[in-house]
Amino acid sequence: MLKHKHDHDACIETALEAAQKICEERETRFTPLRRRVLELVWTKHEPITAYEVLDMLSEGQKRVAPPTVYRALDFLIEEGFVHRIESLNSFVGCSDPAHKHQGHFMICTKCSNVTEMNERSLHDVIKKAAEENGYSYENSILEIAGICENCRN
Amino acid sequence: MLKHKHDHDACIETALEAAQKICEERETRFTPLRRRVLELVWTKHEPITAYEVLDMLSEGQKRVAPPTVYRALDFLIEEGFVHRIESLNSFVGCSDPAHKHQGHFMICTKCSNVTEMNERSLHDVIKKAAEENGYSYENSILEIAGICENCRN
DNA sequence: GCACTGAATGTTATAAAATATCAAGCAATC
DNA sequence: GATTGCTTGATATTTTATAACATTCAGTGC
Ligand SMILES: [Zn+2]
Ligand SMILES: [Zn+2]
Ligand SMILES: [Zn+2]
Ligand SMILES: [Zn+2]
Repeated sequence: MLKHKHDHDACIETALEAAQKICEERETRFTPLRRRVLELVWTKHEPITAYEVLDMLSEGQKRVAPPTVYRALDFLIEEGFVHRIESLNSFVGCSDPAHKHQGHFMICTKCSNVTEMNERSLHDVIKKAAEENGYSYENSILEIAGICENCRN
Repeated sequence: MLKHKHDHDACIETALEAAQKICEERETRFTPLRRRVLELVWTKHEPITAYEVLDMLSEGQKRVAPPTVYRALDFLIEEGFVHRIESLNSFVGCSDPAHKHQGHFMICTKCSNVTEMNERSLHDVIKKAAEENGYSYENSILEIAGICENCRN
């Protein structure tokens, strides 16, 4: 769960190192571009849009084109380092990249912070509900809107 | 739950009549445009995009502009006659318009049919999970991808 | 070293989805 | 029939995402 105050530089660094390590294990290529995009996603530490990434990526150099960003994001999502928030057309770093999974989120409608829920039990309930309705389960998007603890105080 | 075979004309008519009745009760305006858009949504009976509605709406007359469609859809969503499927940028008629609610869906990845789950228990589990994580619950998007019973046979 | 290969990135153009803004029409009330 | 507020029309633009093709780059075999 996202803490509102924490050592954010360390937080970014941890995410980058974890990604690096996983890519080595999987023999996938954690290129400088992909690394940089993942860094930018974590730097915001709130849902970030592809075009926000694009703008940040373009600072101090020739402007990059949308496919550059979308391809990097696709890779990061594929590897499970980033999740897409459908209801916001945005992207957020995964809090548990070591285990590939579909993210389930809570989104604060006041501060825009997003909290990833890694609850096996909830996942199981959803899967069971699908099967009871005759569907074989593939994956699920769960995005809960609400007000976070900080914002209520 | 959506049946793959049913009297679809009657199905559309039922939805339109229900909407009409609810609007009369609420004293909101079920205008010809709004009625027509709801009819088109039900006519497809699968998730339909705003621009598909736009194309159908434009047949045999001057092409309508996007805001016309989005405003009608906004009204229908507000009234609870239509739900938006975030993961598909699409819209679908609500199976239970009499009770305002957030829809929870299962989407068949083969035939694109969508089934609305009206399960109080699942809703409660999700709400409880949010509250346990410190969030006050406002609403939630649940979109489960899988293969429907028909497509597995 | 040098050619070959496939993956990654660059580049240009376009598609798809949604909204901002202002004008015109219409319906209810007075 | 004038006023008011809601609805729709119309124009332009923004935001989000992808198609298609060219170039670069890293690894492999020679
Ligand atoms: Zn995750
Ligand atoms: Zn908050
Ligand atoms: Zn519904
Ligand atoms: Zn199916």
